[in-house]
Parts: sequence; C-alpha cells; structure tokens
Amino acid sequence: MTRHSRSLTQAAQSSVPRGVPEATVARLPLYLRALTTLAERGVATVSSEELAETAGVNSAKLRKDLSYLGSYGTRGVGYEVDFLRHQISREIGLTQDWAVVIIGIGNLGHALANYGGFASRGFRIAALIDADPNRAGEEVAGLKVRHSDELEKVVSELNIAIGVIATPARAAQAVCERLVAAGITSILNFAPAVVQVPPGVDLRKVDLSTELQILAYHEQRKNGSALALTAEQAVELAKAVRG
Amino acid sequence: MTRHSRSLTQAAQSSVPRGVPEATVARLPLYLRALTTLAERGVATVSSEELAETAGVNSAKLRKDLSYLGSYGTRGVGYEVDFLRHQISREIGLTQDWAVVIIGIGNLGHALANYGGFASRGFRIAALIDADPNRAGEEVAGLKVRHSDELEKVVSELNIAIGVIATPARAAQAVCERLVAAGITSILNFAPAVVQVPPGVDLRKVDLSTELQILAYHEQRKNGSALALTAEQAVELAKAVRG
DNA sequence: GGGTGTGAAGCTATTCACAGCC
DNA sequence: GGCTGTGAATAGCTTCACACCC
Repeated sequence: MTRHSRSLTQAAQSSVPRGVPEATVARLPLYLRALTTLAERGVATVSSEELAETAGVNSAKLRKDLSYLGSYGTRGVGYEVDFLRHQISREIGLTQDWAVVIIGIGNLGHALANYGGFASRGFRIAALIDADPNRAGEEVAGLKVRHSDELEKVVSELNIAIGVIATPARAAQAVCERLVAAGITSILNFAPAVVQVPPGVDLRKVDLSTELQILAYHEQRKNGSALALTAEQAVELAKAVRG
Repeated sequence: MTRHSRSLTQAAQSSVPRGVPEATVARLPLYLRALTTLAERGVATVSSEELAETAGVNSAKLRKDLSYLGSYGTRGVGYEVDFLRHQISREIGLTQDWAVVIIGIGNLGHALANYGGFASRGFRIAALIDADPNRAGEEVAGLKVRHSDELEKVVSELNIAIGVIATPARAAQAVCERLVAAGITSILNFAPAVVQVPPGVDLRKVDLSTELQILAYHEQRKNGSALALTAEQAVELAKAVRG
C-alpha cells in the first residue's frame, strides 16, 4: 500500500478532521442515553461532572470524548442538553432510519424482534428470516417470517443496512457470507461462533457465555484471594493490619 | 492508602504472579471455544498460528496472552489441545459450577433461560425470578418462576454466584441493589440502563441498542466517504488513482 | 528447521492539571 | 468563580522481531 492510498483510506473512514477514537465511539450511545434521561427529568443544562455521573464515567473522559466531536459546551456553564443530544445523534447517524434484518427466529431471535429498546429511534426491524420452512409465514412482532431462500431478495428490496445473526453457531458463517454477498457491511453476531468477514465489513459480536466466563474469572479470584496470598504478600498483610 | 495496603490489594486480586491483563481475560473464553472446536475435529496439537486463526486473532497476541498464564507450549511444536484447554478452563474457573439467577422473565429472560450455550459447561441456571405475581409459578426451561419477594431467599439457599438482570430499564438499579445486598458480587446487566455498583462488585453489561448504534456510526461514514473528502484528500485520491 | 516466549517499540486510551473563556 | 477544552503525562494494549529451546 502506498503512502498516498494509506492516508486516503484513513481519511475516508471519518468525516471529522482527526477521526473519533473507537473507544469514544463506543461511549457515545451511553452519553446519548444519559442525555435522554436528563431531558425527561426536565434538565436543560448540565455540567460535565453531572453528565458523567449520569452516564457512569468520569468527567475528564467525558470532556475529552466530547471534544472530538466539536466544542459544544460553554465554559463556566456546561452543556445544553437538547443541543448536545442532537449533535451526538447526528454524529452516530440516528437522524436517518436504519433497516435491520434478523436471521434466525428461535428464542433469541424472537426476543430481539420483540425487544422495544432494540427498535429505538433510528432502527427499524424490517424483516425476519428463518431456515425452517415451517416457521416461514408465521407472524412474529407484527412481521411475517420469511424463508432463508429469500434473504438476498429481502436485503435488496427492503434496503437493509444491518444484519443480525441469531442462528445456531454452525449456521453463522454461511449466513454471514450471504449477507456480505448481498451487500451488507454491518453485522451484529449473537451466535457463539467465530465468524470471519472480509475487510470493509464491520462485525460486532455479543456473546453471552463469554460475558459469564469473564465474571467467573473474577469471581473465582475474589473467593480465593485469602488463600492465594504468597508468603511475601502475607507479610505485607500483617504489616498493614498492625498499622 | 499506604504503600503496603495498596500493593496488598493488587496482589489479592489475582493468584497469578503479575496478574492477567483485563484484555487478555476477555479473550480467554474465545481461545477456549477455539480449542473445543479443534478438539472436536480430532486435532491433538496446534501451533499459535493455527489456534489464532481459529479464534480470529493474530498469533503474536495469542502467544502473549498465553504467556500470562504460564509456559504451556513446546518450542518447535506448538500446544497440546486438551492440555491447554484444561489450563484455560481452570484459569477461568470453569472447573467448578456457578449457579446463576435470571431476574425478569420477559422475552429476553425467556430466551436466556432456554439458551443452550448460556448453560454451557460451568454454568447452571438455578433460578428464575419475576416481579409479576401472575408469572410466578409458571414453568420456564424446566424451572418454576419465583416471585421477586423471594429473591434474597433464593440467592442464599441456592448459593447463587451470578445475577443476570433482564428486567425493564426502570427496575434495573433496584434489582441490582437487592442482588448486592444479598451478597452477589458478579452481575450481568441486559437492561438498557446505567447501573451503579459499589466497589468490589463486578458489573458487565450487554447492550443491544449500543451495539447497533456503533455499527450505524461506521455505516454512516462508509456511505458518505466520497462526499466527506476534504479538498486535500481529493488531491491525494487523484494521485493514488493516477498511480 | 520450526515455533514458543518475551523484551522492546509503537500505539491507543485514560487521567491529570491548568490555560482559556464565559 | 466556575467549568470547558486540551496539551502533557501516564497507563495499558498490541505488534514486532528475535533469542531460545525443542
């Protein structure tokens, strides 16, 4: 890759001068939710301290994050709730409507289709797809479930932007490839499987058993902490207790 | 905090000499899954290159991660699949059984209760709880749903280690506080709400709409990339195209 | 020869602390 | 006086590249 094409690629990935760090992007939805909460309470202006508290982060991080989007606050005063909310919405792209398809209408697919928060502003579940011919035609969350054969047709006709994989693990890779072939470049995977995508396609995963395992890792260490002390640490403990 | 008590605290949080980085902990479940896949295929020995490919990470990262656990490979050969799998299982704490309670048996709670991969080795859904008295008594996934009033009793009697919150957003904080008061220190939150926990309690969250919003952010930039070029970037593009 | 384990380098993210502006 | 916005400092994570061992 030449120097030119490299810097071009970087530039093309964001419309903001220096690009917003990925860690910041991941927190924008959190700020948006906090601002919505405050707006509902009738709060018109908020300091970084208060907003950070509501969002569950520290204020320095919040200010740094917001500074990547622009200079939307007023020194000595704070941020105007509605104004900031609008700016973040626009930055994320929630001012337009994103059509979502869910593939795999088992227990989880059902729950996702019916999940209200999932269909919050900006997203619209446009189609449900399942590989089981018996399930096709069934109505779920006000939509008729369609058969997998129709995937490509559904994606192009309904202008789907985001695919959600809620199939069993063994079907995930194949479904993903068909989504990509159909032109989808944003995929959310709930199947407990490693799924590979070509460059240019964004894949995020939500993995329930991974989350549990991370909790278990820490839980194990909490319970065993006293027993896990080395001799050296025990000496320190004794010192600390003595004062 | 004195120097002694500080270093003691750090030491007590892990049983491994230098502590395993959080980013590494988050990937261990991934490696475990990859090893299971390989074991099912009858693979006995694997190189870091192959294992990394199966897990969807690069090999340098994999080797570094594994090095925090110990020296489990053989130079010039690779890793023994079963042996490494056992080591990681033990590290995560899957050699013991963790009892899980799910609070909120709506669409999502139902799906979680029935989700097979969720109840994979090491975890056991031990109780289901809902605030709706009409739902109490109903049978879901082979368990009788119990009423919220019984939460504390259930937690202590069944020796629950992990709480899963699948309630509406408005109930999440109160449920969380009751779980903590009942002695639970590991919580997985599915409710789209900011939940605060005291120090010492691990809270992880799975947020469907956040994930969608992150995808939307990137999707927006892909579509608009050509239009979002600055004059300077356009010049570079022209150069790159010319060769 | 081949592949692990790991210091060192490079990169990204967080936190500090204060200049600058209202 | 108060609070934002941000360089500078720090911490944490990833990647490199090769010594070391089988």
